[in-house]
Amino acid sequence: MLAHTLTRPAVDPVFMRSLQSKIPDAVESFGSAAPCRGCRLRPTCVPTGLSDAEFDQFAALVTTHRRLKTGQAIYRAGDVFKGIYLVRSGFIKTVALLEDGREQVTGFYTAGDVLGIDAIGGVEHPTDAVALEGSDVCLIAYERLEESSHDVLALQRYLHRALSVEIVRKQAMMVLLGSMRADERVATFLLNLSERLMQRGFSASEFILRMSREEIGSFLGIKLETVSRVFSKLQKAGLLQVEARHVRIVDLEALRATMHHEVA
Amino acid sequence: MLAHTLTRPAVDPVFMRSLQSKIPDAVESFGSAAPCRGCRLRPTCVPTGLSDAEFDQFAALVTTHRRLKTGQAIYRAGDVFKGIYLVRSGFIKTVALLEDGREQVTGFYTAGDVLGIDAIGGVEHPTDAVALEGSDVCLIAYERLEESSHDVLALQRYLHRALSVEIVRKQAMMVLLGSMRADERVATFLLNLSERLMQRGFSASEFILRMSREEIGSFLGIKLETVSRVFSKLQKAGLLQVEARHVRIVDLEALRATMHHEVA
DNA sequence: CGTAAGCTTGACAAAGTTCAACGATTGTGG
DNA sequence: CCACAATCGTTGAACTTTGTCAAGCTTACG
Repeated sequence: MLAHTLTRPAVDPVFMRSLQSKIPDAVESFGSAAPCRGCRLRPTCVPTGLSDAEFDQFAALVTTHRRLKTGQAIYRAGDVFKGIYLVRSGFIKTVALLEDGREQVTGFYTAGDVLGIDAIGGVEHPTDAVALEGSDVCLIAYERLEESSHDVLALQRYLHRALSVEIVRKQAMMVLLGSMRADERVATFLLNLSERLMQRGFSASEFILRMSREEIGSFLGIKLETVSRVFSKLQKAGLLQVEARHVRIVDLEALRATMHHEVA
Repeated sequence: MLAHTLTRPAVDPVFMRSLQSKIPDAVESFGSAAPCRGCRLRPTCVPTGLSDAEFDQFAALVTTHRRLKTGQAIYRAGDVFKGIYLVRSGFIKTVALLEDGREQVTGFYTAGDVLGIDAIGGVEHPTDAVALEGSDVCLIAYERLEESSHDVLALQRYLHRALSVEIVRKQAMMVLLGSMRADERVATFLLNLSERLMQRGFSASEFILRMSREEIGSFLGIKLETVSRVFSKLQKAGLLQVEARHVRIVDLEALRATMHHEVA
């Protein structure tokens, strides 16, 4: 159903490395391989419960580190699958393309999230992944991961967990898209985002949206105007304060109630 | 977002085995372990490219074989995850439950499909799986699969493929639910079903729906009345012949066009 | 054979989309 | 550094699609 067959130019990171900054809209810089040991993100992005030896083995999987500017793509639908990406910092969206040209945001990813696993079973990426702000990602070559997860059970479990979490998330989105009204969708989205930001050490009640109204709408299956209207409505009702992309959750409980259809 | 915490009675297949037919609405019968060698489904349900030795290893994973009547559940949301299920025959739906009681069909599964993999990363199943007709399933204990996929790379790949295929499918459903109109959804659903049945050796143009209008609607994010109206409309337009659950695709190309928004 | 469940169809209501106008913010080149 | 263009966001009004409610019909099941 999705357009897997597009003929976008595939970006080969290994090839890119030699060209470095000569190509516009491409890779900005590569760090040295596997700098995970000193990485601040270690608690979020690396599988937990690894011994030091196992950790080194994991770190050795990271082949390239890539920095992206706003609007740059990590990969495009149709690109050959090389491996999965760990988001170190920033904000990324994934976009699915229909054969008839329609497209839809299928996910938002931030520090600690795994990207690109939907391609594991195939040859090409089925979606685009595009940076919504300056972001850092690490590439883990799938072949190496496959080998290593032979030896290290924790790695295998890590991968399986990541895959299954993704399924559960998409399934939850299916329910949202299939059975919720516009205000419930927006409330769910905000609470979800809030929780994920909190888990990463940010404020749960006040944050900056990294995506446009159109991207939110695309993700939630509604139009940007509807997103805007719901924001205004929730603000008037005193649950929220919204100013452009700055959001402050005022009444958390009421927002939770909105999510569950319980309209006051 | 999904209701993982329900307290439905967990069914333990090992325990059930000793009780056999004494429990109503439970397991009807167990076959002997691992009868895969003679199984007609071998080409559809077993990973391809296995050597004989590897095949035996795979067959050894199948711990129980279970026969279900219409309406019986393989597992319920909240049940402890034991392993994944291969559908040998029949038709199964999975249902996700929201905390507020709403529910939605999240997938239909038939011979050769893998069921329950969304639970791999967790402890409990996040969804119900219910038989829509008399069905057979095989349980593969996850612990054993985990061990074996250590040794047999083909098994590991098989599992990864199954997981990633599920993600891609759910993603495609997200696009459908997020951006398609009712008639596009129904057309997509029928074409999808047609293709899957064809892959299994059945007619692509004429088949019996195993699910009710309500279940179709739930899956597609529309009401049963809308499903019914779309069927009638497509029939009037000469693309389809529908009589209750008997469907005949008359104009395949026009149906494809409907799916892509190109209304004649 | 009767009752319940599933399916179809119509009329009306509600939610969200579309179109359009306008204000705000951002970024860029002079 | 300012001015202008482009993008983004808000809001209103008319319109479209789908949902809701209700009735009648068919099919399946006990």
